[in-house]
Amino acid sequence: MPDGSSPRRIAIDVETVSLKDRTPIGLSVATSSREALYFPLWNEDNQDVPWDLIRDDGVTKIYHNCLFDLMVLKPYKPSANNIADTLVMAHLLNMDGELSNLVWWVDPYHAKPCRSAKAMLELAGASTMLDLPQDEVAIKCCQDTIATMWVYERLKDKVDRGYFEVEMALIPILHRMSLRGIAIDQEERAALEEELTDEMLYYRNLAEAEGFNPGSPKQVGYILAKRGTFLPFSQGHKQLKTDVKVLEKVLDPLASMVLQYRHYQKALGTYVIPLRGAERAYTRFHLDAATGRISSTERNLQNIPPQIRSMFLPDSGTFTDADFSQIELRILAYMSGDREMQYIFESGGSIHQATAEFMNIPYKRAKNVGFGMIYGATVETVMETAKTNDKRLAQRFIEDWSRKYRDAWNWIQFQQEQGLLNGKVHTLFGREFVLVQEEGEGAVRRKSVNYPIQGSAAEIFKRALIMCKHLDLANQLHDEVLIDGDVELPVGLDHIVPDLLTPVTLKKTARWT
DNA sequence: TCGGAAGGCCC
DNA sequence: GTACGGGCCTTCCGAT
Repeated sequence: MPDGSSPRRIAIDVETVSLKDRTPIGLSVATSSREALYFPLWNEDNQDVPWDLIRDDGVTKIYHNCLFDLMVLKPYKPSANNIADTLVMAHLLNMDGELSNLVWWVDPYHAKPCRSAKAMLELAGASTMLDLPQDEVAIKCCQDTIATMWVYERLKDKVDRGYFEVEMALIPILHRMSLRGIAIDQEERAALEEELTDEMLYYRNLAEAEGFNPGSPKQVGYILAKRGTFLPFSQGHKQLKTDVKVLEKVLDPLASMVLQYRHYQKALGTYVIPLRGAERAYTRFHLDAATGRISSTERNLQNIPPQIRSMFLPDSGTFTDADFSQIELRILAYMSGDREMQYIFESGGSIHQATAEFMNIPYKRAKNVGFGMIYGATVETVMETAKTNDKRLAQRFIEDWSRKYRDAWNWIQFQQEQGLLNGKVHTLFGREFVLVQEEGEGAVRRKSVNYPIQGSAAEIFKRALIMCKHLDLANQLHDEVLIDGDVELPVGLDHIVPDLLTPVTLKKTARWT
């Protein structure tokens, strides 16, 4: 810093041109909750910026949403180690993450002033930060770092250290994954594009010959009605519902034409065309999901359809894909102490297979019923997923399931009661989730069951990622990690919770599958 | 030009 | 007669 001292702890905030244009225009560094400096960045590198601190692994660097700022600062190579993130802290404490609200929540009487960039732009009627006077931007940026430091000081002893350490250990791992990206096989991509475009055009032309745009739900509803099929109303009664579930049941060939078109258009528009000419696909990760899962944004790499995955290549020639096998059901078995489930898992069997045999139904139905239980399904939704119109049959599925897995069933009931009574539920590692009673009894019941299961799975998976940090991680998908290289997995991955076996399935391939 | 609604992909 | 948990993104279309 200018005065020559070297703080152990700084708060950092970066201002960008706008929310859309992430070119950094300046950054602020706070050394305490009382002083901060602003450094313009937009022209040549500002020599005054304390890059040595920002790049120093030994300095604790406090950000509010560090994965965003680290990405914006990418050309300046900021350190991703030894980070403290107040946004992550807020989420761990079930608080609103927006900084200006957070400041208020932490201590309304001594709250530090701060504004969101969005509010500031709206107030000034400006579209980018460059339209604002530089000193205003500087003040805003300094206010943010001061507020960030201030929030950090007040929350650091409130947040559970164990959880926070896990989250912060993930930061360099996730940041590195974002930076590396995944190689795209442009030949394969182009082949997919050609193939899918042919199909898409075929169905679009058919639809246009009938005088409607198959991409418009409104027109689809209108034309089907004109031809004698009347669809149910959508939410709000503004339109007719034309989703897969509805159109599948429609006999008019136009319906399946629309579904075909949508299928190919979806693949093209979301996954294939946006990667035209790209050497690699990059994403950013977030740590703000309600259940503690990691999400992927600005090119979601967690929802790529299997048919499209072949265009992603390993740099090394081999992907090692490690997948936690049926981890949520194993967690259910463990948390509920269900002896039947545990027995099936211990003897190396498949739960869905066992369910199917017991209930005398196909594997797929058994699987749907099982997942329905984890998600807190009602009879009606079991009817839908199991594809039956017979309500009594669906009722039977649930009853049979509850008889076979009695302890799990009882645990599910118990969770629901607890959630309704206490307004909160807990994971295996003790993380607490607050349930919003205003969302209604049904929602609270479902989340009371699902949050502990999904949340515990996320906790196990995060620890697995940390155990794999020395490997070249290319992607992560909730219970699956894609590693670039033909590698061995670390020992102990299947015993992250000592007495819960979580087997990992390995797959080595020449491209993603 | 923005933003909500509708639809659809993943675990 | 009401939504089965958690995500993200694209398209259409009406409002501004």
